[in-house]
Amino acid sequence: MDLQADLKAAIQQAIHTLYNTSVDDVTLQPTKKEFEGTYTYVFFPLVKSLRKSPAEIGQALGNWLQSNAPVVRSFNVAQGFLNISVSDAAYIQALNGILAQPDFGVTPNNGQSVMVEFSSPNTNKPLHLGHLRNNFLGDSISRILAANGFAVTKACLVNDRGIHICKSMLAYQKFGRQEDGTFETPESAGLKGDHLIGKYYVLFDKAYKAEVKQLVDEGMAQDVAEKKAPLMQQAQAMLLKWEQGDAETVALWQQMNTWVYAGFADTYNNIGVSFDKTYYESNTYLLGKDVVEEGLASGVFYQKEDKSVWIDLTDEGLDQKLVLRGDGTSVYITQDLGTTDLKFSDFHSDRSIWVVGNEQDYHFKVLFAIMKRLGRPYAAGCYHLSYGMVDLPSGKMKSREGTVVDADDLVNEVTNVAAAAADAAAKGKLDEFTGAEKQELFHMIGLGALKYYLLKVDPQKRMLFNPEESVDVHGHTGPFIQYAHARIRSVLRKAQESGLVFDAPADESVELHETEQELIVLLGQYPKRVKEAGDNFAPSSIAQYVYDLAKAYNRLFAELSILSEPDPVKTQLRLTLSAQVAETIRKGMGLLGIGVPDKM
RNA sequence: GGUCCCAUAGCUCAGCUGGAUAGAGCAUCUUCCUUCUAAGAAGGCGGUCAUUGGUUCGAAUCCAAUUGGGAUCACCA
Repeated sequence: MDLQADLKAAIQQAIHTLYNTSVDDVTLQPTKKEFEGTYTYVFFPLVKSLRKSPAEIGQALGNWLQSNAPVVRSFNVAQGFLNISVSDAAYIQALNGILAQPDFGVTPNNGQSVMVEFSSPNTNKPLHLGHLRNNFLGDSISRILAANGFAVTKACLVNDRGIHICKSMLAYQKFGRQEDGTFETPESAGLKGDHLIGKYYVLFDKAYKAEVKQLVDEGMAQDVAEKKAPLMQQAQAMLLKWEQGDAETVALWQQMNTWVYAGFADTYNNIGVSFDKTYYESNTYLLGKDVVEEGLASGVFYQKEDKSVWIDLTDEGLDQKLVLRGDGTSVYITQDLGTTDLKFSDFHSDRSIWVVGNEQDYHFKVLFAIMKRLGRPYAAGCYHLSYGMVDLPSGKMKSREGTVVDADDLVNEVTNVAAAAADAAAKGKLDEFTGAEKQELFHMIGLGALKYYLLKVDPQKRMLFNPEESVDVHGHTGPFIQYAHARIRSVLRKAQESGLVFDAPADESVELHETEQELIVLLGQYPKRVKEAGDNFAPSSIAQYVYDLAKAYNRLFAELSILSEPDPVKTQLRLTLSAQVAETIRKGMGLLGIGVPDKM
């Protein structure tokens, strides 16, 4: 059924029979296009141990396989390469095998659970392009791990407290009054809640910078001025009041966060991302102190004279790291120690993934090292899915300088461009669509373009966001793949109207075209690619695979006819193959969080 | 200064645990719609895989050094 597995076994048997030795790992690779064959076995390693010429060994292996393995139709030898052509019957058996497994590529429950934490927004500003890469990665890797048999919990840790929120709150108090004397609201401003709060964050920064500049002009040093500026002092005072539970401050904080969450909910809904569990830092920021106590007691941490608590990780190539301030208050990692414990005690996950930008690589190394030293049993299952920054053609995105690309604006933009592209290309295909259906389709295509654009790149790498390329619908893009799916669905619709079926096993005696062979090989790779993507936390490898599949199908579509093929047995095979390709595209794109349309 | 990440075609990126003449897309130049969706397909052009050494039958891939870019080493998060 599985072409590769059959072939590997046959090769192992051949080697054993002919040379009475065994090879534990037979790796096959797809044969290069310049040579004839399906798979290539590289047997250079045998040449050395057998002390025979490559030509001799290749011929012997090939001959044995051809007469003993039904999978093998023919072979040729070039140096240390044995190129094996698979028989058409074996291809078709493989296709029928895939057809018989509705859950092809999905590993059944493996008994393990994993938590994936991602998104983790701050409540002082709306989501931007950088968050989108994070969200799409987190969402996709969650789906990929689920397909690999894990029970997945998607978690979001909201950074809803701290000095940055106080800045927005303060600016709102100062500048939020409207002409009629009442304070601005999302309704009165006509803004989403998160955008309204973001507006005040920007206002704070402007006013604060002006204050600093004035102080510097009056002769104060820059770093002193940054601390002494009245707005900063007031923001800090506000944070203190918040921590003391001051009723008025807390009420304002709650009001503003409520608006922000409503805005976030819209955005998440719009980009198709959701969470199973949300943690709020306002509930967790005090955690971790007991972990520090524990570490002190067990000697993992040590205390300095000023009462501050440290861990020495210099023997692991890291540094000495503060885990609690001298005044007993928390630092970032203190919270994370506590929150990590909390997450594991809540869900007892076997593994935990943090989707966080690579500027925090060091932080997570330290966090995991500490967890290991504290003897947490889950320490080995912790993984930081680190991803690179998204750059703009104009350079780095900086929120303070207003060069960020807003997530909501971007999604609207890609939807509009998709609509324009569809109008230009539809040629009547969408005439029976209602306005709402069209809108849904444009959103699916626009978002598909954006998601695919951000996911096709290796997460680890820093990437360049080119606005024009991100909405492109041609070439190596999401819409290209969606289009391939829509074409197949169109053919299948017509087949159905003619009473043809496309879920029946194909006749094994059909002679195959090379594009058909290529597609069957690709389809067979799907489970392996899903597993690889899970093992390596790499949605990009699924993205690449689905593209390859769509591209290969387009070739078949251009070279062969399906419904007007004179031989009904061939039509049947092509329908079955097409249906499986469509299904695999749908599943693969699903792992990226991208929908595929039946018409476009 | 220490540590980590990155470097492949004009541009954006693939290249799995080492395998044959390094692949896509964009851009550019040719072709192909009275035939299942041309948002497509076929072809041309385009490369010293940053550099130098090493490992071996074989290196874009592994190791070391160098150069260039980025991040981080905060009692910020």
